[in-house]
Amino acid sequence: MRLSNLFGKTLRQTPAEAENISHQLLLKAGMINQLAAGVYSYLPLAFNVQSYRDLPLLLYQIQTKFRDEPRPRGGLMRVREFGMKDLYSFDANEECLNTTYQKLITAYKRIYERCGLDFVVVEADSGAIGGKESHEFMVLAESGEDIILSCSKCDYAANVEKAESVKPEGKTGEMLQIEQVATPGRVTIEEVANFLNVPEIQTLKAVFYAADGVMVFVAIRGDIEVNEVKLKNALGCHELRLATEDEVSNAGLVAGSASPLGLSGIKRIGDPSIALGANLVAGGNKPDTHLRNVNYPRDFAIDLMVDIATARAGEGCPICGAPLIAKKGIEVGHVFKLGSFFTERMGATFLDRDGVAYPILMGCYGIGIGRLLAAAIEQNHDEKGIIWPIPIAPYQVHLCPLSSDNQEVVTKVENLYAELTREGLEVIFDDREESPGVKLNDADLLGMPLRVVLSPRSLKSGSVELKMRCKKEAVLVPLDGASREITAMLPSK
RNA sequence: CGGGGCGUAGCGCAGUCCGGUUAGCGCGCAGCGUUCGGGACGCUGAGGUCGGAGGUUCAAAUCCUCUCGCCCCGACCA
Repeated sequence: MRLSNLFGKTLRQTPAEAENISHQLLLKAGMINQLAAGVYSYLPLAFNVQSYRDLPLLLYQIQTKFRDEPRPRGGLMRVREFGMKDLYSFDANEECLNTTYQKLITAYKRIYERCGLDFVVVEADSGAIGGKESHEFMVLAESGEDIILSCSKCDYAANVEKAESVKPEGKTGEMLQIEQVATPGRVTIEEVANFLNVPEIQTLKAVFYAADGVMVFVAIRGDIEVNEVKLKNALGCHELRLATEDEVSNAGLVAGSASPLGLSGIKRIGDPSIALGANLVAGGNKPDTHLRNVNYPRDFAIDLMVDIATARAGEGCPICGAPLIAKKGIEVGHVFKLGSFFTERMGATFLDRDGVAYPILMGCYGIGIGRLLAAAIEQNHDEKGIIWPIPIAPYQVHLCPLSSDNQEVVTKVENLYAELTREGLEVIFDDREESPGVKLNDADLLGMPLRVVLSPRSLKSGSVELKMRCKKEAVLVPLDGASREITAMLPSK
């Protein structure tokens, strides 16, 4: 550790508030900071930063978060209280923040690699706190609750909440005159498309939302689903939900046959897909009635055109156009460029070279520890049990004597246990009086990287048996010098 | 918060519909003996507010009302 990287700052004078020597020295050494009477933080506050010369600054914490998750599920996957390692970065300008952000993405990637995880870094929605850029670390697993779209050619990858795509174009051609058609009882896009014998891509979907209680009209091509995260961001609202039937009819609209034509007094949002194709089928704003040959912008106007489409597998990558692929992932880390979102509000500034105060630019970087553990097991197991990746295994070695009433086995395994421990290895020793089947099955279940079996059978040849949990075969090595072999099989942590 | 399922011995369950001996079974646990390289066997034994409260009844694990908890699906989710 370099002192220049250490966050604490020593004081030149002894603070007058301190009476006893430990208090004085702790304060003076910069190890504690008083928050209130009888309340101390173990390091000074981040917002004591005064000079650009103290930046960049990185602070991390590992602590329990209580979030009272509304939907706990899946064991450690989704819990109400969880351990989180997070880090906050403080930079003087955009360029430095970018550098810090990239460095931390690299560092986090290394963490997940060492955990033995198959993961991808994806572009993510930055959520309620905003922020310019955000990435998630996704462990690929069928049990994952997030959908990832990644390019089959280039390295574009994004959470479906954020993902963009190139949509297929509908039929184009000369714009025809609007025709009214009867569509008795047909309400959904699927029903209308089937009834009129047109593909869904040739239809226009109208959806109504309540955004912080205000009605919003959304127009999107019929084959595409609205991405509510994108819509929420576009509207800048806190609460977004589908409008209720009453809200729709009170606004003078006809659910199932709603149309952007002739709308007024309501905010209209359009997805660019409505311009990809000509002569669409849209609602007629009368029950059981639709319109053919509706064209944007010839026939209706909107107030805001913005991408609010849900991307799907098979659509084009926004970078290179190659088809996108969908996978499921478990979010085990999330990083954000917060910028000055918090620091402006809290007056956390620094003085630049010219003595002018600017808000510090922040980043935040979190890893869910329990979920990481669960994700590691989702990916590393077989029908017998866990297969711990070495760096996160609770113990490196599972020492397993068979025949615990055999005096020779007992003596030699105790010696081996002592020796391995002395070598600095982490050893779990199965000293229970259990049958071989029970012990071996438990060894597979617990899944420590290396299993060491000592038995009358192996002792006949003066050997112990070594088996990596991730491999099928075991090897016999001489008991003498076994600890060297064992150490050699385990890359140091 | 909505929809579904489940709470009976440490664990896994049967019994509940149709109320009626002392609430069973498997695993585990304790003791003794045999066994000992892939979840051994025999004998003996311990272990229960049937999630909780109220009600109906001569009688409630079982019927009714309320309530708590857990699991799954959906809403939600730095």
